[in-house]
Amino acid sequence: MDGGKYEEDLGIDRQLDRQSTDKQMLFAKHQDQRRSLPIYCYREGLLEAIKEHQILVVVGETGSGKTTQLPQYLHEAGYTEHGKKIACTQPRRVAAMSVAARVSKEMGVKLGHEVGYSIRFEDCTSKKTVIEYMTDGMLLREFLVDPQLSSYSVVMVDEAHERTISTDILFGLLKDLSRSRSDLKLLISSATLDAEKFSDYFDRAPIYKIPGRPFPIDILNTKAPEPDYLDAAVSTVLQIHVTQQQGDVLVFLPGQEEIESAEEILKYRIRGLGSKIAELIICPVYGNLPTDLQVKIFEPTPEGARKVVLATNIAETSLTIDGIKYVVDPGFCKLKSYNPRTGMDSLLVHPISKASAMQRAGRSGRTGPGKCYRLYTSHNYKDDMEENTVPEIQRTNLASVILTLKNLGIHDVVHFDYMDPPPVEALVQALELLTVLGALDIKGELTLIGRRMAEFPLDPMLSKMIVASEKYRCSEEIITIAAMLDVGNSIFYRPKNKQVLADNAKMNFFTENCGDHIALLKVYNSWKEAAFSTQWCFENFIQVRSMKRARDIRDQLVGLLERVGIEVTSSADELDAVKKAIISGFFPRSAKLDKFGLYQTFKNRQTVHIHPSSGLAQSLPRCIIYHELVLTTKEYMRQVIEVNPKWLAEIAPHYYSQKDIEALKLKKMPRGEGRATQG
DNA sequence: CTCTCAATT
Repeated sequence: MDGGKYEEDLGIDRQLDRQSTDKQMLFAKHQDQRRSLPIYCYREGLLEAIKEHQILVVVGETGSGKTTQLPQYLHEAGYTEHGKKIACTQPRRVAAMSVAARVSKEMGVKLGHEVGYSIRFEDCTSKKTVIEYMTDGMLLREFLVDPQLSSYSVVMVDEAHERTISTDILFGLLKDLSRSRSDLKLLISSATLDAEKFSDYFDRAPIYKIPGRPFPIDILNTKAPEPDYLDAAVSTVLQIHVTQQQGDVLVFLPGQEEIESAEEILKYRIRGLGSKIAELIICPVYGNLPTDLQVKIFEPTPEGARKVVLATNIAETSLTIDGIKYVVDPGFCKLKSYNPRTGMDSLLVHPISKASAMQRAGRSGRTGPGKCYRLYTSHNYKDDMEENTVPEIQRTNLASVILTLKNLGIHDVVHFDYMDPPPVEALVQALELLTVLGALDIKGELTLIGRRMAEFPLDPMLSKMIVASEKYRCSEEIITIAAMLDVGNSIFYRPKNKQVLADNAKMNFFTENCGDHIALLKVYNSWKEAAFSTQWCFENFIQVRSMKRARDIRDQLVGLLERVGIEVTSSADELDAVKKAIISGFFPRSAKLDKFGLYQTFKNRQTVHIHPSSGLAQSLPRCIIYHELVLTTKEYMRQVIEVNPKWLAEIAPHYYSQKDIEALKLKKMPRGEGRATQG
């Protein structure tokens, strides 16, 4: 927690007279601004309520100033005396950073001194810090270091309505902690919808409302359901453009693909209208869009033109675009959900919730009165849509969370005080996995292996692979592979107009059917050899952003290896050792080729396929380990590597019987299949 | 022969 980075600045606070006068004027200006915020009228009332109650639910819409002001009020009221800090958690890194920057300006202090932030890879706090903004995941990690959170007098969980998995776990931990630490104040801050639920959960904690949306929003529904939401969205945009007064338009679409085709249709139909209409500037935004293209949406709209932003859910919470007056909401989004029975993830287009619809509409009224065009009927809204989006904890793989809870000493994870409990099958599946990995013993207690695994902020199978790399003396290679796998499948860049070139570049890393894991290792090492050059990435169709992230993760893993006492050792010429370490973590995810030339998962006997983007999609090895299973158009295994079946029985004898393996070896392969012999 | 909503430790 010691932000050494900022220590060096501590001595240079001395200022020239004129500068110091400027500083005072600036401070006065900030104080005036602070007083003009809606929340200012409630300052005394809020402080009074916090003094009287240990837990308070604070409700206020975006722009009320709760995130920036509440911690300052608490600081001014003395909650940071005796060396105690105020923590304020955010679901996103950028939010933690930008809010901390804002507050440090208002207080006239240097960022990282009295006001700081702490996010993964970046600790911008110091011994002076009294107000600390952080990601919710970061506070969860803090619990492992200090379960009493003894350095904090107040914890404010902001944006609680977003219900990230970290927020949900924090709820249970903080609720429990509040019972043993009567001096700890808890603020649960949320947009309106869930206040009662939060209050009920926290033993009927009082709700404090900070009222007022500054601008009214006109909500318009269609009279009948739209059969084609993409076509309807495009028509609505054109209708707004032709009939409505100036103001930019924001359209919510489920994904990149829909955004790209909406852009095409829109351009085509504008061409058809000729020069009769004003200019329409189309700006796509989604998470995977390169950063330099993402900033285009923030450029001011030229006089006489209109901007239309085609966005995914990224614009619902993460990005705020000024000048939006019209929102077009087709009512759909993509949602990931996990099936614990099959161990498969799927990403499907789903109707949004009422809460999400309200949030989308709200995006039109930030700088003036707004209008929201909903491409569904008011009847749909009232009767068909769910109140809230299913919280993340109910639709994800829980293995990692359960390992964290066990490491915090919470034995009975099934009866943990969840605000919304996850499905029992998901809990059972997570416990079973942790048990076969050797992280939990037969009584469900954390083992020595499990304790080491819990140090790594990764999926337990990746952590196990790292812990096992000690035995095979290849931790150097394994942490690279773990970092690359953790970044996900956004490493290879494949632009539409250069697909063949991109595919050829990719082939260079997949020589000799080495498998996807080894290919990722080669990519990283080549980049490293090229001195982490950006140019190298361009030449090889590799995404720079993803590689930098992999490097950050890898650097962190190096530090954690030292922490758990694993030496960094390399066996670059011994790829079998690397494969054995991979198997040690991923043996539950194996598949074998059957006599029809199809893959079956070893345990569940599900029919699955190698994803076409894999380097092994053509070679069809007999026995493979896969990183993940996704359901899209088919059941696909993503990131696969060939292994010798003998090794499965050797490394995981508790999981594979000798008989399983013998049967596989004797089985006749279909002609022309199973060419690659073994790993 | 497919394709990735958003976020995080």
